[in-house]
Amino acid sequence: MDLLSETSISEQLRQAGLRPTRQRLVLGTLLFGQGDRHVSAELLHAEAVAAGERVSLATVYNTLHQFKRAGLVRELAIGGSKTFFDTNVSNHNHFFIENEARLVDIPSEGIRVAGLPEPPDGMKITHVDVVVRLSQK
Amino acid sequence: MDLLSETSISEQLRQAGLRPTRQRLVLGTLLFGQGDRHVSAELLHAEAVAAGERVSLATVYNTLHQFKRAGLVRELAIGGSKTFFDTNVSNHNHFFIENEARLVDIPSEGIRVAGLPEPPDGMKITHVDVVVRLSQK
DNA sequence: ATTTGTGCAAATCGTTTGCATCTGA
DNA sequence: TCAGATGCAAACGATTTGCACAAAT
Repeated sequence: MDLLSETSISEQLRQAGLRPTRQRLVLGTLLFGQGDRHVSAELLHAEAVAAGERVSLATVYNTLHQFKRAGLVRELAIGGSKTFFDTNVSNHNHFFIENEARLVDIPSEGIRVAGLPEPPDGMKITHVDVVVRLSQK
Repeated sequence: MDLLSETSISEQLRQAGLRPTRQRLVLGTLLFGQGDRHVSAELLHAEAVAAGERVSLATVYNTLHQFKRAGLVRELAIGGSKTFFDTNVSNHNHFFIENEARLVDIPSEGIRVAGLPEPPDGMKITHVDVVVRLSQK
């Protein structure tokens, strides 16, 4: 576990009003210590356990939702049965690899959507998601 | 229940290799008798029961998946917890009304996606889904 | 008669929650 | 000290499945 990144994660948590507990630091380090990631709660829990840390799955779920509220991660409800959390909070879209239920970023410059219709009366657009579904050629 | 449409649905089922049973006809009529629809299994089951028909929820699920295999409906795993089935099988996209977990079609002419990147090695694009998420203004 | 479909209840899967216990400021 | 966090197990909602019974060709 990298002390330097734990220190900065500790800061981020503090600023988000979250106490930097041992398990939040562990999960934060796994999430933010290696560039952009797409993780399910299950996967993140498995990684923590594999790293020899004691964290319950319930805490992983709670923590991911707290991180989401704090704007540290984005939740992706893209299909498949599991929910993914994306450590890249900026505007971008995704490849979804169907037979692996895995996500890959598409850089934001890539895609442009033209011809969006007016939303129905009294509604506003909160987000436009583009998912490019892929399968083996 | 409309005899004429039941007859044609009966034909469609036969051609798809599905026996036109009572419950398939009921569900088919509810699905295809009123233009394009987005239904969850739960909703469709409720409609069948409300129409005085005896169908189990398990059969609704089974039937929707059979219809999907037959190309009569498309499955939409767009987020939220439930899966929707769309009776409009042609190419089009969706508004997703977040606080109602409801879907509305966007006509296919509406949206154009430009700048799609190359899929990774050995993969091909099966589908591009655009979901425009809406909330109350 | 044989194959296929159906209903029910139990099983599964991902996720959430209640609550007693622990921990960090 | 003591609000806030954690772990566990039970609760949950959506979906699937196993199997005895019923219906279609």
